[in-house]
Amino acid sequence: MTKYEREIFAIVTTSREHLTVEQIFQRLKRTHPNVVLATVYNNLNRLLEEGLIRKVSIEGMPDRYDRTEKHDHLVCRNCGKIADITLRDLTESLNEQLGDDFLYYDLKVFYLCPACRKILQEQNSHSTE
Amino acid sequence: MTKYEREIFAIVTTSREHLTVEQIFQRLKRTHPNVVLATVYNNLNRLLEEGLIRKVSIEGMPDRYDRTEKHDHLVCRNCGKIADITLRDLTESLNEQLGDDFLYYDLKVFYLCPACRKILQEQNSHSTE
DNA sequence: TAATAAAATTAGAATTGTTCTAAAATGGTA
DNA sequence: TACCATTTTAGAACAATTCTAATTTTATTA
Repeated sequence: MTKYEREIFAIVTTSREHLTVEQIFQRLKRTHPNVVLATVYNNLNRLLEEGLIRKVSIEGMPDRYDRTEKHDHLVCRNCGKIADITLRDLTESLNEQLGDDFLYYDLKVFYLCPACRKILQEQNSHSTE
Repeated sequence: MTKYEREIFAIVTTSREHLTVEQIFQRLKRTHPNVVLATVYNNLNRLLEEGLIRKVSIEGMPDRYDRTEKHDHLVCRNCGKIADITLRDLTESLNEQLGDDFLYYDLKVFYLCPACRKILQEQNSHSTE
């Protein structure tokens, strides 16, 4: 593992925020001001290949990176913010239903996060005044 | 609904292939050779806003478009091809677990499609010759 | 330790997917 | 028909990501 690979791995896995490439880049620059964006991409891709991190895609937003420990995601329909949740495991149920062996699954539950719910409610009440 | 909106809606909903923008564009050109890519984007976005179609994002691939009837997706880890499946509904279970009201969920099950499995097996046997 | 090979990083161009802008075309509606 | 709103067009602009080639760093070995 190279210096940057290790640092980027640490940034991704210690943050609970599901960072974008740009955010990871900004954090890395705090300690390594001369690092370049391509290096972040290179190392993220390397880490992905090695299976040490995972990518989370939410439609319409840049990809985010996440630790690999099994968990599901609660995604705000409005702002795209992601929160971790651990829901009942579906492996057994899927094995039962699919028979065939699958590799893994990705479950995203969409909702309105408290902040967005509030904003939308306010907008609503204004528009009906 | 405009002419193009209707046609694009038909293309998306009658295809079982989870088409990309480019594929939709190519099909539309068969009957309307002068149509322009921006029109496809415009109409897809309109249809999305109206809730008449949905978008399916697979990391690392261009967005795909799909009908809205409830179903899940089986995604090939290798080539990204998507197949529809209808698995046991999770709404009740999620309500139970999350208490709070969620909007909807997205369940993708990753696997190797038969074609890719074959290719990968062959590659494997060659490399160990 | 010097020489060499391999891998990682850099800089910036290139590509891809998508949105934006302003002008032109089209479609009702009064 | 005249008007206004909507849609389409053309192409520029943009954002995210990959690619390429040169340079630097790291590891290996003589």
